[in-house]
Amino acid sequence: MGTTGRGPDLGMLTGQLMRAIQGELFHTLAEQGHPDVSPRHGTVLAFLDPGGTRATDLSARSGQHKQIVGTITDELVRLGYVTRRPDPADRRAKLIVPTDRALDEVAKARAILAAIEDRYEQALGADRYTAFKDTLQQITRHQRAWNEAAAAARPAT
Amino acid sequence: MGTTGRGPDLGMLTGQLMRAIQGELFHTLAEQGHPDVSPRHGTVLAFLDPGGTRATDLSARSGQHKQIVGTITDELVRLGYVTRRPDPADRRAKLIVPTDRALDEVAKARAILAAIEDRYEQALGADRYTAFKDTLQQITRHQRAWNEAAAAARPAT
DNA sequence: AATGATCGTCAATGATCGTGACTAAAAATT
DNA sequence: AATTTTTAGTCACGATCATTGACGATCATT
Repeated sequence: MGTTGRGPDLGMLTGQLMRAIQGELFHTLAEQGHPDVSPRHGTVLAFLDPGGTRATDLSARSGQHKQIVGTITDELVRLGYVTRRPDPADRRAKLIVPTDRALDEVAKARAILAAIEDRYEQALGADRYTAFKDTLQQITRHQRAWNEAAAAARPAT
Repeated sequence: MGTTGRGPDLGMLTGQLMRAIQGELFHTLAEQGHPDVSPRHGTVLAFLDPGGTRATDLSARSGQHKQIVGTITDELVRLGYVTRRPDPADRRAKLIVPTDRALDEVAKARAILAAIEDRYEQALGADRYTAFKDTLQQITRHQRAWNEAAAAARPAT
């Protein structure tokens, strides 16, 4: 029983930090000319290749349903972030291609997130921050593996 | 600048870890006799005093709207986790009081989360894990403060 | 007693998510 | 070559969840 009574638990902390980072990211993006993108759009934008990606691939990468990818793509088309082009390699498929506006958004999002991390790297020192992020990555990997193992052990549908 | 190219960003990582922890928590809770509680119910259950709490306080503690607290409370009443009692100190207010079932759920949830943390404490060593969690807490605190400051700087409603 | 603030709820809306069914095209099988 | 099976994207529908405005009842303050 080591950690009992040591402040908020890991689930609470990660949830709070995620929401706070999301808050700064989208607030700053809005200030930088992208007021219409929401966390929801990340399902498409965050996994988009510069040359275009098929909806099925985006669905697999993001873990969301095809239906949702389609709806989000509709919205991003309307907002001028992506266009749909037929896939020359497969006439069933359509490539979802980022516009310059989307490339700008992605670049700015990366810069904002990098700036957040730089802030903590400077505040804590590179050593401490690197150790922190390495551990966070390691724990995340293990926890996701635990969940996959638990899901695999459950009765199949 | 600093962290570029070093794997997934902090927002992605915290989101993934939060979902993974939530997955184990509620999967295990279901196995331990609480199959009907969802993350959503945490808005009420996680902030409930043993002697009962008013909806407004739960709203303030959880950051959710009163309306949501009311809806979740309705559902928890139906599931047998809480009851509504008039607040003797204020005839407008009602105390949301946990039943034994809710107390059991909260205790089990705490134990599951503690077990998760113990797992990483053992895997990483107490020193590394303690340093990790301290840093996580510190970063979360700072990031939340950043967001509050940004929200305060925005034009008032 | 009167005024404004607070407590919990009702109602309506919008945003988001999930499921099943469908058409067209590709891939696999006979 | 013809047929079956699988895959890609979309349509339609319902379920869940968050947000907002309003309301009667009660409290606090003047």
